[in-house]
Amino acid sequence: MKAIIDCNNFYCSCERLFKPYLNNKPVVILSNNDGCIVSRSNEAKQLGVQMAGPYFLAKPLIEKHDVSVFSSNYNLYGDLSWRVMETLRVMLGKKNVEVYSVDEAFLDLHIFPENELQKIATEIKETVELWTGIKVSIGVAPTKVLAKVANRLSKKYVAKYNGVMVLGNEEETNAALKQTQIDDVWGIGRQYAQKLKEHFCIYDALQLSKMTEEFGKTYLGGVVGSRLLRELKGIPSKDMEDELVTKKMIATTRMFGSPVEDIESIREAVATYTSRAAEKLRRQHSAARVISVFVVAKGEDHNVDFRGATLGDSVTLLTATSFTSELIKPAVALVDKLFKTGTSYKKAGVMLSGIVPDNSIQGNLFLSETKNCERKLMDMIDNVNFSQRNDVLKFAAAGTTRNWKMQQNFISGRYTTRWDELFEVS
DNA sequence: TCTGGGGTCCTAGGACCC
DNA sequence: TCTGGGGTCCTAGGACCC
Repeated sequence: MKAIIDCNNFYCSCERLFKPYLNNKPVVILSNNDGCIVSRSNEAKQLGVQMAGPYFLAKPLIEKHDVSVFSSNYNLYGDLSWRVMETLRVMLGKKNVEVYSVDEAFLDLHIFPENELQKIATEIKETVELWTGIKVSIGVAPTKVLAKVANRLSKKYVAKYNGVMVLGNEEETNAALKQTQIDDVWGIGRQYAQKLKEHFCIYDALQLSKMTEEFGKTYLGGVVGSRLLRELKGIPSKDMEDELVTKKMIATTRMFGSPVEDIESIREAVATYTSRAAEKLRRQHSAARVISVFVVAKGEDHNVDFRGATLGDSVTLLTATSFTSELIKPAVALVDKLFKTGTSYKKAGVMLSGIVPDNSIQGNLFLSETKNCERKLMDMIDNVNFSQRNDVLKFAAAGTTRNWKMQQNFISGRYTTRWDELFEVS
């Protein structure tokens, strides 16, 4: 049997941990640049604040009900996430925990007898809550997709299930599927949900589970769809995955704090994003051969499509590299190629692909000894930036003015990861 | 005035090879 | 006159996830 454990309203819970006076009060967390709402407390949900909706549209409602608002504080959330995951690893063993996202993990529970799963899951939940202060919910079932179904219901009917739901037999499973709308099935997004309802009159997960694998294959994205159907029928088809996945693509993209029209600011922004992407690359001991850059113009008519035109291009390097200096040069050259005078830009991004392990870089005859020095320099920069403050050391191309920097008007302290911002008890 | 930032997997189709 | 068939690699794009 498998389980999914999920932190309740994770970002809101992190903020509340250090601001207990916010318990039972409505709270929302904003995306980068304070653009959208990405986490809501139950109280905020009840007030009708929409998930993923733009902040400025929700503002009247938020002010009317005195909802507390925070900018995303990824230093804090990342650290608390690590504590939750580490608790699970201590309890279950490393190889039975698959971290799925910042606030979710799949657990392999095959080591426990089936008739004790309710008890075990409850114990896991209570331990995580006691050790970290973060509330969680757990769904247990034969497959990942069914565990997701259980997890959702355990939260929806918290009074009945108290945050733990086990689907141990066909009867329980079917009842749970029946209570799950088709839109709420993991793997069914907006497009598929609409198609299933309009063309096939399928409205809940039980109806979908009765369809054949072939149906999934034909209408829900090929092998992805047939796997989904199998999982719904209780046949495990999505395995637990290894922890040590190296990313095949690394991206750093940001909206600007306000629209930008000068090329110098965009060069600086792209150089900064490249530095960040290269850090991620080095952290997983990889090197990249392809670098892509894109810029997004400010939309003409944001009522129709607020996203505006995207213009991108890429270069393939002769050899893969993880050195910031070698990546910044082509990245900035791409900016010069894409930039058009007189256009107002609101976003830019850098993507690294063609990723290989950095010990397998195919050198050429001209590769010199200076490479070693450079590697040491990169390690040193990473160490200083990690242990001190972000960006103590940076490349000149990244600039110092930063008038493109994103807005974070409601940020709280990095209470658990910075000495000078440590939470104080008086 | 103001709408996030990452990722994944899969498929189709074109280029190219023998 | 008649011009195959099988394979690989790459890219773009669509769908999904949190």
